[in-house]
Amino acid sequence: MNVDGLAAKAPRTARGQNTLRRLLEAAAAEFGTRGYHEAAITGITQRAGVALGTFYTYFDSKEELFRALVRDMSHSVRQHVAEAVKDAPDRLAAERTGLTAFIAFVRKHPELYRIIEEAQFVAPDEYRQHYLTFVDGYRRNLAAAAERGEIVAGADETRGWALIGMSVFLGMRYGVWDKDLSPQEVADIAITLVSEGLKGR
Amino acid sequence: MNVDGLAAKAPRTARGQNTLRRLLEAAAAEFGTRGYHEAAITGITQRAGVALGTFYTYFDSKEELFRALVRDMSHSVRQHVAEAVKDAPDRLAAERTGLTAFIAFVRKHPELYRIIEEAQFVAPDEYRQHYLTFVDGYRRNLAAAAERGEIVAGADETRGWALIGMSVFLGMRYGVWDKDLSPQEVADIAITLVSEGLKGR
DNA sequence: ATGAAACCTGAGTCAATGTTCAAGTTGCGC
DNA sequence: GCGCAACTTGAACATTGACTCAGGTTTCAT
Repeated sequence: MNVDGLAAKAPRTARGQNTLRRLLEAAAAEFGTRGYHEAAITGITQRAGVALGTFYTYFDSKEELFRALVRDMSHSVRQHVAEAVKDAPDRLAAERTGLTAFIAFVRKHPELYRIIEEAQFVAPDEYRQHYLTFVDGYRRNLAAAAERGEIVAGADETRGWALIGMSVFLGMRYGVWDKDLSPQEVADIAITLVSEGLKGR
Repeated sequence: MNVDGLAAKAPRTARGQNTLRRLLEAAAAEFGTRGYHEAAITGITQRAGVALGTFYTYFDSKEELFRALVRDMSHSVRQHVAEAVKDAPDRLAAERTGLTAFIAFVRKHPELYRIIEEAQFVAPDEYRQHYLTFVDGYRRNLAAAAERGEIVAGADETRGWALIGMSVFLGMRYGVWDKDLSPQEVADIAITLVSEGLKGR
């Protein structure tokens, strides 16, 4: 975990860097398994193996730490999906690969999912920002693809929201709840749905 | 609000029925505006105009009331959408009408949205049940429509999850966050997307 | 009318936990 | 090695809010 910019008060020694990283990892685990309100600062510091007071050396409050984590994870998912998609030959292939990578990522990092979704209630502005950033990428990708004639033109922002909602729910159902289909299979079904349409061709 | 079966301890007099109904309406408002954890029992009883202790005449705990509310609202949305859709000539028309009705309903009952989504963390089993019930309807509707040749055959459960996710996010974006497009416009874009497909026809 | 059941009241109890702080320890530039 | 800044510690503080309960009031079947 890259620690830069995540704490309000940056550590200035190697010891401090190490402690901060352990706190962040402990926090991800604590928030991820217990949820924001059930999570206790003592739980985080115990997981990190430090005393309670040490927490406040790096963070002003429980909420501030949570916000930092949301931003960090938002960045992680986007980066991971972007990486997976970078060699895709066209938009539809990119969508398929991206959704596969997203579901696989959720399976590997279940805490991420819970933290970002709970931000809806704990830090609504961070939650909103997360999806606004995501949708902006979609909007530009769809517009560029339409320009190239790979897909039909349309209301890109709204189509972006539709595609994101689809991905989020498929991630929840097939990434977190149950794994009765592989990420690849889920992505195939979903992308066939939005590329060919319910009417078929 | 129909009050039957919502309280653990059903009232036996007209006065009790009235008090219970006021508590439920107050709770919807309190949970809807403040969220589960910020919501206070005293806030609910104050809104309802009764003493704190009265709450416990009808509910065993804060969580039990919340669960009852989730079940009630889950039922409300499904009933409302089903009603709107009942005269649709075919599946695609039904999807369009249903999504329009859903977004309009969200606009009219913003508290509903917040309560059901927060159930994800407060009462995960109720949340899961809500969407499992929803998806089951989709699955059967899609299968029947494929049977009639209105749409191509496919993996109906997974397509159902995709369509639900789409609807939920569009409801959040265009029903709760901002209203820069009408429910009808949003539904047109989304249903065109999933019926004609990104490739167009 | 009457009495028992239903209902209402709200001060008090109790547990949980986020945050502070004063004192101690460690690391590092010089 | 000195001394200061960085870091650590955990007991104590303060708030909050769910839930209890003993006693009072209202309703209603008879």
